[in-house]
Amino acid sequence: MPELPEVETVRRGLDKWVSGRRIATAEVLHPRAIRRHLPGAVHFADVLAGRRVGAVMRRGKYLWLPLDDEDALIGHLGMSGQLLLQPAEAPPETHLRVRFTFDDDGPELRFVDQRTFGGLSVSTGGAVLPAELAHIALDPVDPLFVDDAFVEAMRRRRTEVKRALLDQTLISGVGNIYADEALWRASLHGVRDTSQLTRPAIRRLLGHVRDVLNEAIGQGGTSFDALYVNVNGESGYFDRSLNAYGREGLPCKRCGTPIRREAFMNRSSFSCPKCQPRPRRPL
DNA sequence: AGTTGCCCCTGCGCGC
DNA sequence: TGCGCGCAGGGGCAAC
Repeated sequence: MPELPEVETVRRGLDKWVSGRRIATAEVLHPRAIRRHLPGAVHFADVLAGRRVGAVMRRGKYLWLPLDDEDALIGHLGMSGQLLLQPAEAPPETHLRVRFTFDDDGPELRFVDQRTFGGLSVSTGGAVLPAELAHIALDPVDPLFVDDAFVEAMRRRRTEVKRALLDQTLISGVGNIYADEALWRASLHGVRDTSQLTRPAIRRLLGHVRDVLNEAIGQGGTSFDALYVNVNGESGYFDRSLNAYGREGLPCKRCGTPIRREAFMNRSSFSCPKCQPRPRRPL
């Protein structure tokens, strides 16, 4: 999916183009797009009409638009979700799921999602953080993220380091691309046992995670295709800076060895066989 | 209690 | 040309 840098790019666009506006109507075109919202899609639309949007927030890969009172419109893009600002007269996208109009008659906000793994919901609790996101850990770009606490939590884990990086209850915002990129920078293989890593090694890895996320934010995220775009439909440029992800067979930019691809959790992991050797005794 | 699989979807590119 | 398969940037939840 969009990982933290892509979601942050979307957040910035929403903050610029949606924050401060008052929702006129919300139209749900696909019920699956409304997630974890027990009162249902009709209620979702009713409760949003007339609400003013505050400063747009993000934690990890989740976004939320604070509303009046302590309510918030929560969004997750899943694997293929997009939030797009579109003129009202723009033809509906093939996978248009939800459409918001505003009382200023300006551009609409559209939630477009091919695979419908993403979704929106209205939270009715939590001034600082919607209650539904309480289980999501702070992300490493958050000023409140505590590095020491992360290091100790990692060492308590009995799992592989890549699985840990992808665990959103431990550290949020990292997905398959940026996990592979951070591991490449740290010269660690993803199946290394977290409890076997030294504190300095975890600290170095965390530094690389934070660096790669910040660099990607600076490039507007990673886009291989039109699926990953900002609210104006534009792609980011970080794909040019990738060192491991998607580079199977291409030379490692550090040592020249062809990058390998390995199966991992029904997906793929990319790494350098020389810089990131598999541990002798995997977990 | 912590960790691991399964499953939710659609579309694309590839090999036969 | 056409079809089946594998693959895709995620996460909730059941089951161990």
